[in-house]
Amino acid sequence: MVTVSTLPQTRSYHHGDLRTALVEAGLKALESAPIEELSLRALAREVGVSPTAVYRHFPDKQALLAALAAEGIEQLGQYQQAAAAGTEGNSDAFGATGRAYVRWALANPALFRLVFGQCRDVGPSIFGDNLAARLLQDRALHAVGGDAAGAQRLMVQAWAVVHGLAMLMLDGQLPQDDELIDRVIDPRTLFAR
Amino acid sequence: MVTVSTLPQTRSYHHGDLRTALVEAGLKALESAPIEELSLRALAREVGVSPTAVYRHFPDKQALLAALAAEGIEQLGQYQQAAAAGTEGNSDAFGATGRAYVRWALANPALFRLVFGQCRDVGPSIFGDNLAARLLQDRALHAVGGDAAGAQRLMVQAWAVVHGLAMLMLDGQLPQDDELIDRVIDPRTLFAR
DNA sequence: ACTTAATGTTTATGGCGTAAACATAGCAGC
DNA sequence: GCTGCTATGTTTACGCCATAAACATTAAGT
Repeated sequence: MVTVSTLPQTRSYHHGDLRTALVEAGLKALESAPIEELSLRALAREVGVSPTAVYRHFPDKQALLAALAAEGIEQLGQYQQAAAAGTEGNSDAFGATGRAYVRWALANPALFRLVFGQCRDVGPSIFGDNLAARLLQDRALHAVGGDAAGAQRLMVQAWAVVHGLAMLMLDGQLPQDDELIDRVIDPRTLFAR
Repeated sequence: MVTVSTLPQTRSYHHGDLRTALVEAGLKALESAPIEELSLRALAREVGVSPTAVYRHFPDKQALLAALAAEGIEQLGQYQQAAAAGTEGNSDAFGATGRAYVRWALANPALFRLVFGQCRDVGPSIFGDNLAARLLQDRALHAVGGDAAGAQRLMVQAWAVVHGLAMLMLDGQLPQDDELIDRVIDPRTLFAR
């Protein structure tokens, strides 16, 4: 049977920009499904391409996930910056940045897991080089008075609290209660001076 | 060919106690491999039984994982209790319990993920009914003066810090440095009174 | 026009969880 | 002591997955 499709059949042999199409499809898929349910085949199906075409643009599944994670960390940083924009005073901004961390995690669970999950390939000592990392470092440095060791400790403590709260809520160990976030991430009760 | 094995061939048709054998094999497997690499087929192979025999004792893979998780939470509680045994004063005990949480996580990464990971089926409001949960609640209640809301907040804050630190270290976002644990989980700098 | 490199497709391999039909063995009651 | 029930394993089969290898198609450069 010769395919005499009445449909436009706009998809010729080559896709055009398969790589970006795959990344976009991946991000969309992660909005409604956990990482482990993301399959290359499904993505290829979604984009309208054969199951193994992915390998022309990514050496393996991990590489595609890494591309998605890069998008994720970027989005998180911008979300945090926007959240801290309307505050005044370092302490307020610090808190707002932290609460934004948790809220973004709850809003983008799969992507959040992908960004901070175990499948890291690189991994500079403390976070990476991105907006979210710089925000954390700046806030911590301003909070203490030039004390490098103190800033380092505060930074890790702050990161641990927000990350832990996000994970516990995502994993169903704590209710995803918006007010609980405010109560827990409160610079006045969290860190001793 | 009739099987005239010279080997003892002690394994007759029925295994004897396949359920416990599977759980033990599962715990052992989790010592050296992440959860996602734990397969029913491999476990069955390890125990010397057919791939689908598992289903006589567990309705599905999730059920086996749940059994493993139950073992895990028990071990964690005991480890924490032992760690706090040699301390005096509630604040010291609180810190020791928290540091034990992180150290146990680093020592049993896969099991830790299994216990607190997303695949929870039940899930009482705050933790479950187990030793680890009771330890946390008792310490928090003693730390504040009968203030229920304050105790609740402290409890969640403390859990979030230790859980976050553990996850960040497990996921390679922070170095698995023993001294870093001590520095971060320090009741003197962590919580304001 | 011919070549070459980039990009997709087909086909195949070996892994997985799990459902359904079947085999074996121990135990209960006659 | 035989019979049949029930618990426990096995076989077979299905549909999914990642990925490797060989092949097809197309665009770009000479």
